[in-house]
Amino acid sequence: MGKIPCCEKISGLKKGPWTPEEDQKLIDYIQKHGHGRWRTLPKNAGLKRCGKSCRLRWTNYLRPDIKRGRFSFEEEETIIQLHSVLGNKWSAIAARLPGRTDNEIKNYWNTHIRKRLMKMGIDPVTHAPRMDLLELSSLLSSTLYNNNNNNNNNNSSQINVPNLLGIGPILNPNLINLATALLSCQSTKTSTPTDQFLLQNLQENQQLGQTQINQNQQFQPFQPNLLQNPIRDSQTCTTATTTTTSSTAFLNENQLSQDQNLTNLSDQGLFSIPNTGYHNLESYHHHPMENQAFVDPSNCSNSFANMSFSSLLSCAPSSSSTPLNSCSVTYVNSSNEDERDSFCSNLMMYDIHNSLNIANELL
DNA sequence: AAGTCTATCAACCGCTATTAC
DNA sequence: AGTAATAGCGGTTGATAGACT
Repeated sequence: MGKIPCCEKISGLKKGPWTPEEDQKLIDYIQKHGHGRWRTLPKNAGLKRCGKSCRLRWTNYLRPDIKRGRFSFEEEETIIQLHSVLGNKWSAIAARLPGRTDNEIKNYWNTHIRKRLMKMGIDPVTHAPRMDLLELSSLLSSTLYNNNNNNNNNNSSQINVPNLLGIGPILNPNLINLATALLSCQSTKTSTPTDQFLLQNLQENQQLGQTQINQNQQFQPFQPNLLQNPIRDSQTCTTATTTTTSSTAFLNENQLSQDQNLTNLSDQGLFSIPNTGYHNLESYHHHPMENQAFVDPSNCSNSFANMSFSSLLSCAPSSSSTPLNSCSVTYVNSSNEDERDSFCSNLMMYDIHNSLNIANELL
């Protein structure tokens, strides 16, 4: 791989905004000769620019098939859908949006969509609700480990986990359910003494918490796409594999050859492009994991069982660009951005408040 | 009206992937 | 197979327009 001399190292080359004259020269040349080799184009076209700059100007601005102007709702939805699968593969996304350039999409993502998703409590990287549980995970692990040791040493009574953490009043009982179920599942297999201790305490907290839970606030499915190595892990856990939405969630770029698999997924109804909500509320509501006992230890085998409690908690969105999706946004057309914001915000209030109910309560 | 802040987006930079030899 | 040249990608920057004080 040879290194290109940087444009600025080549004397006499112009940088910065293009003038209309330069644009015209470039257009004229390409219309006459095609771009050929970008490297030699500027010289032939009489431009004091580097080839790279010419290519960028042409592909991002001067190309005749470029669509200018605001992104439509359909386009925006498509971008979000595609981003959930492809991640920051702007060129791949652009390839599916005729007339839009990767640069334009990237800019639009960073200035509009990303902000909107953040505002709605969705991690724009993972497309999942933002559960900043990493801190909690390490806090739980370290504190509980320490207290477990203390507990064993002095034979004291059970420790109330939330109170121990100083988050008793705000810890979502549903999270306790989740952890309890997970650890129950795990306890039959590979649980450590710490896990068993956790389970014991969590079960107590669960009982405690049950009385406080409104029946209408049952725990929504833990997002399977947040599980590590979801495809591998999902194969045997019957509670996590049966729906379109969860399957969609298991998409991972590492397992997908982009073009082919997008098509396949689309064919299988696992992924819809471009004009359908990329995750509809109906399927959300009928997720088989919606039942409170969504992890049945008797059914659950390797997938959950092999996870540790801390690994579960550390399923909070990472900074990696792994394009996973399951919690998602369904847009309806609206007349302006504010309305769109409003709609989405309301929608996600549902998603977060009722389904996970963690973001606002935990921290 | 002037100054400051913020959002937007064209363009650049550095890197990797692909192609040519 | 190895190397160089080229194309392309994604992250970042900086100029600028518009909003706000």
